[in-house]
Amino acid sequence: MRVVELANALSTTPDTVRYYTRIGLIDPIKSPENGYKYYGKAEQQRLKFILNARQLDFSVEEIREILTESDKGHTACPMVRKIIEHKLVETEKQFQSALLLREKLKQAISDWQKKPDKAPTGHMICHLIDGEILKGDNSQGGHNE
Amino acid sequence: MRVVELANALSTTPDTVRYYTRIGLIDPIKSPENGYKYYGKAEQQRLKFILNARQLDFSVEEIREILTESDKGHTACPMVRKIIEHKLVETEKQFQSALLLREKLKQAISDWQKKPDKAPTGHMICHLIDGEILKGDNSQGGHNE
DNA sequence: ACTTGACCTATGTCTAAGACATAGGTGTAA
DNA sequence: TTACACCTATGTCTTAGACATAGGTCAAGT
Repeated sequence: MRVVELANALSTTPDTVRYYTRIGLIDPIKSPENGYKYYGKAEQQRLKFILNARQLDFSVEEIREILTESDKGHTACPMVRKIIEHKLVETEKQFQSALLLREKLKQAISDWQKKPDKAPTGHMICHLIDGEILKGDNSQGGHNE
Repeated sequence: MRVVELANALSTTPDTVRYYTRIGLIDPIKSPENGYKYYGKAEQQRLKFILNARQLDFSVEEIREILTESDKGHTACPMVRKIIEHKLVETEKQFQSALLLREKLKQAISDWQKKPDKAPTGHMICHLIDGEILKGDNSQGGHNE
């Protein structure tokens, strides 16, 4: 199959397939006649793995390492596990960040309902942001000149 | 004050201050003698606003629009509100994505506890990922060649 | 006076994972 | 034959800075 067919078969874009091909994750057969790249079952399987891994938020470089290991005939499972566990920790952090951000945004909105609009007063641009929404994680109380 | 002082005062990096200066968000006075840029109270206030907005995950371009409006003497509040509300929606989505990803990762880990490592079998790279962890959001059941 | 070291300047490159554009070649159906 | 849909390689763009380079400036210590 050719790029577009493969992309359609696995519900992705031709550009994505070309990208993976470009960086050497997939290695299709190149027709000597027209220079076209043809993908077979093996490549499709491989692409499917890559897409799955991407859904688990594996980076392309991580995927490359896994595939390299696998291509050498070794189990990639231990490596995969390590990455998964690490990623779980990261996800937890992002999760907390999202929570915190949500709180700040809601706080800002709730503040706004109490206060009217104001034109910039020279020392304030918008009280919704200039205000004391963001306490506790930045120590921006300066003194100087 | 000079770059480093300002950066320290607001707990950010000199590179960040230079960046904002470079793209025209802050406009310090440039000494004609040595070419150094000097930041005053107004610039500090402005930078503080920018940093606050960044903490609320406003993009630099969004911040630029807000400041432009504010510089014209108009209230930026309605614009800020719109952005905040939109951002809240986005955050909610990211939030759900993080939740889903966490589920998938946990599922993968729990699967792995049941199954042993396997060397790649030619049609499978790592069952932790090749497996049926990712159902429901990709229709990768292909047919072809 | 000289040197060191910390600072400054402008500019350019790098990051992730593709998306999009460009320019030209190919394949097929009307 | 002419469209049109596809292909190729290559290059640029995206974010928000971080980091590097090359050279100029300034204060303190010797």
